[in-house]
Amino acid sequence: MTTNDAPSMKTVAARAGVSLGTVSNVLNRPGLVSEATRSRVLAAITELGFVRNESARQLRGGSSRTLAYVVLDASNPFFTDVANGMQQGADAAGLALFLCNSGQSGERQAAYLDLLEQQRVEGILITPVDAADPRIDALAARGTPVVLVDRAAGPGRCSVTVDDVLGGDLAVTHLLETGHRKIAFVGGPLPIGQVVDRIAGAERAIARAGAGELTVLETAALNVAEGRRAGERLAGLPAARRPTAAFCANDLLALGLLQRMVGLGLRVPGDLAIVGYDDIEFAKAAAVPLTSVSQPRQLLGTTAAELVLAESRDGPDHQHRQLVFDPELIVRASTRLRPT
Amino acid sequence: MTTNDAPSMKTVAARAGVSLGTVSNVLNRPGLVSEATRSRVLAAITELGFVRNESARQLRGGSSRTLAYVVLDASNPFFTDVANGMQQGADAAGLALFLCNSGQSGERQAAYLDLLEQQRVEGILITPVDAADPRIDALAARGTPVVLVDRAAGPGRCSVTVDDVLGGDLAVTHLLETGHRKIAFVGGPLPIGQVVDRIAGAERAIARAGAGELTVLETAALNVAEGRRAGERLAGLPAARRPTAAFCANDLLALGLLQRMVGLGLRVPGDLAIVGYDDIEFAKAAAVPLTSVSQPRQLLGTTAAELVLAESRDGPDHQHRQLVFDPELIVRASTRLRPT
DNA sequence: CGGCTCGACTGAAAGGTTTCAAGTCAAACA
DNA sequence: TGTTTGACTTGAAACCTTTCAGTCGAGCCG
Repeated sequence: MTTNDAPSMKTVAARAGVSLGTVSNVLNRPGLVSEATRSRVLAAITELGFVRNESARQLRGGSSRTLAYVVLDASNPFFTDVANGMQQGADAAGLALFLCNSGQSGERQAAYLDLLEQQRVEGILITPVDAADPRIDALAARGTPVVLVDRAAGPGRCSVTVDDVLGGDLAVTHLLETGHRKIAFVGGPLPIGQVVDRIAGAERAIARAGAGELTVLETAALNVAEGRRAGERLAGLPAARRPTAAFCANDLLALGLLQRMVGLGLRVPGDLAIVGYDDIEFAKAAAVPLTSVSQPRQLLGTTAAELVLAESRDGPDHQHRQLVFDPELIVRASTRLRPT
Repeated sequence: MTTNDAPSMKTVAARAGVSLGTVSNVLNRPGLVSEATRSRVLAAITELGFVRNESARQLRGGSSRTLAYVVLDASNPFFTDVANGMQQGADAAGLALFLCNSGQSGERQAAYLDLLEQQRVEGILITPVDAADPRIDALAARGTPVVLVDRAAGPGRCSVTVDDVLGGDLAVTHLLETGHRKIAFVGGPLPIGQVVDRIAGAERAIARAGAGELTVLETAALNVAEGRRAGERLAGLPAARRPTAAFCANDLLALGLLQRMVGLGLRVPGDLAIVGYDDIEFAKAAAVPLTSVSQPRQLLGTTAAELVLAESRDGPDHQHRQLVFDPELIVRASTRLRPT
């Protein structure tokens, strides 16, 4: 059905009766070529179905006009929103963005990093499986611009993050202001940096208010099922000892908790007020719309793209920056005293 | 801080005191090289921080060991699950998978397709903005393997889809069996092929049962907000004329509908039973867990990957296949007569 | 009319890898 | 001792594009 060996510029040149250099000029500096020749070459190109060989081009020319985001979990709405922000940044700079899903696998992440470096991508954005991975430093030391996303970097690397301590503070301050004193924190496992910071923020709020009491309910993961289990644990407590509010480390936990509370006949927020984290699309679509701490996801992405482009532009004497954004509390029915 | 001009195999060869060919052999056919030489070369490689130039390699060698999925909307959980399936298929074949998010933009899709073809990717998987796009045919005619995902292809192209007529049939048959007669279909806009097919399936079920009645409630989009609006329209009807069940074209609509019903004080499934479509993660996490038509998303992905690899292997005399999978009904509380 | 400028085009080098025919050399063999 | 074998290694071609110093001819000025 089709010729399978792709025609090259040589073929095109022969067909149009010009030299190789002229074909290149038609493609790259059309102004230098006379009208007649140009149209003859263009005709040859379409007739032959010629497609530029990007490898050869890059080999000669140097850079690839391509960015890549190695993302921890492409199924997580948080990261897809971040990626959308990057897409905008890349578009604005005329670069293409490839998404590479490590899916929490260190092995896959390593394979992607190797490939991307070999392809000489213009820059790599990454939410790493392990922020301390020495491969990332090695990569950067060899000259590929790298920006950490949603993970803090040391002084030798650019990063964009959101202030999780502040997020925890906002959530708990809001609960204290709406009259709650016995507050549960639902989240885990504890080694996760984000979780630790959000707890620290919660405690800071309590200390500042000089009132309130925080119980930590550790979970094994940050998903809906664990939220449901936490709901059972809370509902099982005698009403007198039960917290009147829960601050969940992410919205998935909060949704699971909410579902189980409703299922067990408790009222939200009447019997338990709930605050989530991330403000995912489904937080506002829940049966009781969820109060949640929102992170500037798009902004995170566009900023990361800008940083990596700057690093690519500046070369080795780039000033690394660690940017921290502020989260924002979105109040909805799950913490309103009188839900409509 | 770092040397910025990447060392090449030539540099490595000089450093190790061997010829270029030997360095290549160390990299590609280590068995041919003596132990002593090999370790000397490997040492030079690490000392210099040498990284293979994939462009040069590909220029000489031909193919790129890379697959790409041009996805319609990376924020949609349905597609990310499909992409996960592809990832598995690609891993199994030792290929890397790049995700390219067109985000419903024909322009961006075109840009990605051009770039991927120029990069000589091994194959392209695509859920296109417009299935009839002539660019896709042109691309394929020039020799890049292409598989359509979740969009049916004609005989000249491979595709993987799910039987939406069957899905509609399953949903409505279930509603009929649980005693419902007045059923609303919520979905739109009507031009969308998937929506049309699901309605057709619903009508087929009614025709076969010889009972029941379907009202189509057209929506402007397939999102949560439209689901809420549909809820208002349904709740506004006098109880006698109001359908007792709703079949929604996707889960987002169903969740919006559910949320509004609960908000307006109606019981689900008591006053209105609800069936969604896609069985996204959040369908089972809803306050009333949602009955939904589940599609084999992972399988769709792995199969698509296999097809594109087969096409790449077979070359021009590849037999194109259009695979259709069956959906499955997942029954949960939103249609159970006595919810727990 | 000689010398110039200018526009249009050419030819060859360069870029980093893979591949393969050809070369080297020591050990084994006759 | 001369030959063969086999294990290693080498050198150069090929892949396709971009770039740049030139070439060529036409038109212009003096």
